Amino acid sequence: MLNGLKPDVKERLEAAVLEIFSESDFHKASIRDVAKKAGVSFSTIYNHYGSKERLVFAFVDVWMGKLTDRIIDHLQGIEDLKEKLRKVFWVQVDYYERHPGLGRILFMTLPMKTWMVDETFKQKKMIDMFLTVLRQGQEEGILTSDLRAGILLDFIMGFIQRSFFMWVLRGQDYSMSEQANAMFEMVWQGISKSSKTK
Amino acid sequence: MLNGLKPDVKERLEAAVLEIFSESDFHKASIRDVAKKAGVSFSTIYNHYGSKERLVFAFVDVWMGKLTDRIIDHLQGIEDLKEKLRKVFWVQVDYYERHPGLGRILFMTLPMKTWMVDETFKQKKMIDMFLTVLRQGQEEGILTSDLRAGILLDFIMGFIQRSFFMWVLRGQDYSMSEQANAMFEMVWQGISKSSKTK
Amino acid sequence: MLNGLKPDVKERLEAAVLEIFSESDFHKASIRDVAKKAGVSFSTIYNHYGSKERLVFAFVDVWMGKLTDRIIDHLQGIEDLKEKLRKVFWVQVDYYERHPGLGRILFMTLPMKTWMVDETFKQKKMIDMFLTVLRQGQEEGILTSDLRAGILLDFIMGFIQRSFFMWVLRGQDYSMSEQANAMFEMVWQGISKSSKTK
Amino acid sequence: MLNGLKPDVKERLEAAVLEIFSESDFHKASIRDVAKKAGVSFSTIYNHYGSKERLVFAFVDVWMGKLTDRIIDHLQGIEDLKEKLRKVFWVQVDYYERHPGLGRILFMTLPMKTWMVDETFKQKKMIDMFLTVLRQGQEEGILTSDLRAGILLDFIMGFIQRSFFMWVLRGQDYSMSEQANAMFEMVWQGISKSSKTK
DNA sequence: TATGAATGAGGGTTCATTCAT
DNA sequence: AATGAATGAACCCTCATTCAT
Repeated sequence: MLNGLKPDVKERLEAAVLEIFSESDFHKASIRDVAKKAGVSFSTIYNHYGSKERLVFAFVDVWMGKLTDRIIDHLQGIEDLKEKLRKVFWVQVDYYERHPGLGRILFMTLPMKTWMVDETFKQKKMIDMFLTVLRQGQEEGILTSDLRAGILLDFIMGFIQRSFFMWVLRGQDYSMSEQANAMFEMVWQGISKSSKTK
Repeated sequence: MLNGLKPDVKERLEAAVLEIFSESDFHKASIRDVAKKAGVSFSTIYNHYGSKERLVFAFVDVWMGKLTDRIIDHLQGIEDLKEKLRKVFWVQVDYYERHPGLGRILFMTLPMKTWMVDETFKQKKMIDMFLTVLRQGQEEGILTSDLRAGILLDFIMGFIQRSFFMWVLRGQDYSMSEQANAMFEMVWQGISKSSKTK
Repeated sequence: MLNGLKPDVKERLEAAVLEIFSESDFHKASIRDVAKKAGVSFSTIYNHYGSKERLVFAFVDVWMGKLTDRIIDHLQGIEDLKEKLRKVFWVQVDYYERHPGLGRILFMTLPMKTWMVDETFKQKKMIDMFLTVLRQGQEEGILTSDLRAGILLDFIMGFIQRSFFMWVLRGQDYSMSEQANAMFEMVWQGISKSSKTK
Repeated sequence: MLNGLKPDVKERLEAAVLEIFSESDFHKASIRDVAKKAGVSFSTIYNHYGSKERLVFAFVDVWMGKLTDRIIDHLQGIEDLKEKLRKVFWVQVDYYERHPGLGRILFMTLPMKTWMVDETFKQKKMIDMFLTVLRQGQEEGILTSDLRAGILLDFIMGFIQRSFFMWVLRGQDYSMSEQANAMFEMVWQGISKSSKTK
């Protein structure tokens, strides 16, 4: 029962969810519209996901998983901490720029109060990876230790999130990934210790 | 139409909106509950605000206006750019920490797609003030000019927003404003030119 | 809220309920169809009646009330017990014959298990009236006392109910009320003491 | 298709149908529950019976067939018309009292509109038997000829049906079969000619 | 202008029934 | 033939929103 959906159905569902929930506020999007667009019956969706929230959360989880995988893939062979972080920064910016629907859902429409308590919210794999790298940097004396790693992560993720949001707001009339390097330099200056030669 | 409400009614409405919309996802918060809590008929709310969104937006606008005023107030007598920005940073962090309901609504429940196109969204006064300061810093060679002022603003605001969100998520078990200085140093390192001694 | 429906709306609703629930099994009739036929919104019905069951029960109650009133009206001026009972018997047969929809609902489609526990089921007024007359007859030695009054009532009502049901089944191709006197004689023989001269 | 079911499955199904459909209104009884209770897949039920209605009708038919057989069995060796009818009356009352589930289904939950048009409804064998006896009584001048035999049957069956229903309603706190003789005397007075010494 | 009844839409849920395996 | 996933239709219920008073 739980997720034995046929691959093609799941694909159509994924596309429908992406389109519908990225284009309107969560409470204005209807499961029934998703069903219609995906060519699946409403009941089938209901049987598999149980609610509007969990339908969206489930796909968000999948998408975030792909982003995580992509980050891991891209980190291969990079040793330098700064380069690692730069890469991570860039992969994210690039990913959201190329999948604006995901970004929209993630940063603009998802009902946070509910998602927060959902299992899929934690994104443990990705977050742990981040924190490991950041803590390592702190231990090695490369990154500032004035604040705990979580705050450094807030610093990075907040910039990405806000940048995406404003990029959409400004009409997506420039390339985020092209600016990614300059943006990352700001981040790096903020978190690296060596630069504190003010 | 706009604002024929008696002051006491408006006050009760404000409290009700703050409480109800900060405690549950937008689509789960009911205008009937707001009406009940405020002791007004829901039709009265409609006559004055037109829709659930507009009701919340209107109060958010008021609250943001107060924050703006507070910032302006606190900037008085400060000349140094860094100190100005530090102050602005601190005032915001402090404000959201002391008014978590506003932060929750702003960063967690507001239906963005609809707010974005609403007049109240722009927060022109506050944003212009920010941009003016940032551009001035860029012109004076104090702040990095690699990116336009808007991006610098994203950098600052993203950090604040994400910090607030994570603070709530972590159970509000620490003081943001106490960390504000350390956090601001990161921001400052990121945006100031002098620090670019990489 | 409870039953402030405008008279004309209520009338249309009454007609729709009568038509729809007399023409199909209860579980195949839909509130929405009633709403459509009555030109009322589904929500309005729901707000006033709460469920399909209670919608039907409420109207059945009204109709039974009218039948009760009619019986009372017709009993005026009759003193003789047999004539009283004959009248009651005839009024019922006549009423159901002229309002076959009510009979159909009452004897063929109403979900008994649920109606039984509903307040409207008891028809206290009508039943009490019956029992009073029957008991009086027993006390006066006119009616058989071998069984309690309730059973006598079963005897009478069962005949009416079954007669109606079969009349419908046989295509309503004869007049029940014309047979009512002959039918009542059977009933009277069955319940009267004097006749026990076999 | 019809009846390829293994005997033990059929038995379990019979018990499940009896239990579930006698305990709740037809539209609230779920075929899935029946399947679960019988340990069969609901699809199997569908393959064999085609619909919820047909499932119940089929078993009702079986049960009524048993009742018919029982009546026939008990009539053996009885010649007197009154005794015949008394026997028939008693067997039915006794049967329903000992199989209240059947009575409940028959008189309280079956969706009549649909059953009426089903082949199993007619109960030709039983009804014909009845009518033959009654007509014979009329021809012999023992029973009243004021009404056709069908109406006499309504008289008898209506009393049984109503008695059962009220017996259930009254909490089954007395024995119907013990009253059967007194009840039958009423019926007999009603239909016999000799008693018309009014 | 303030109110509450009426409406329409959608969500959650259950189910009979159909389909594909 | 037996199974269970998919479907469509209803039901119950809640709301935002509109209407009539």
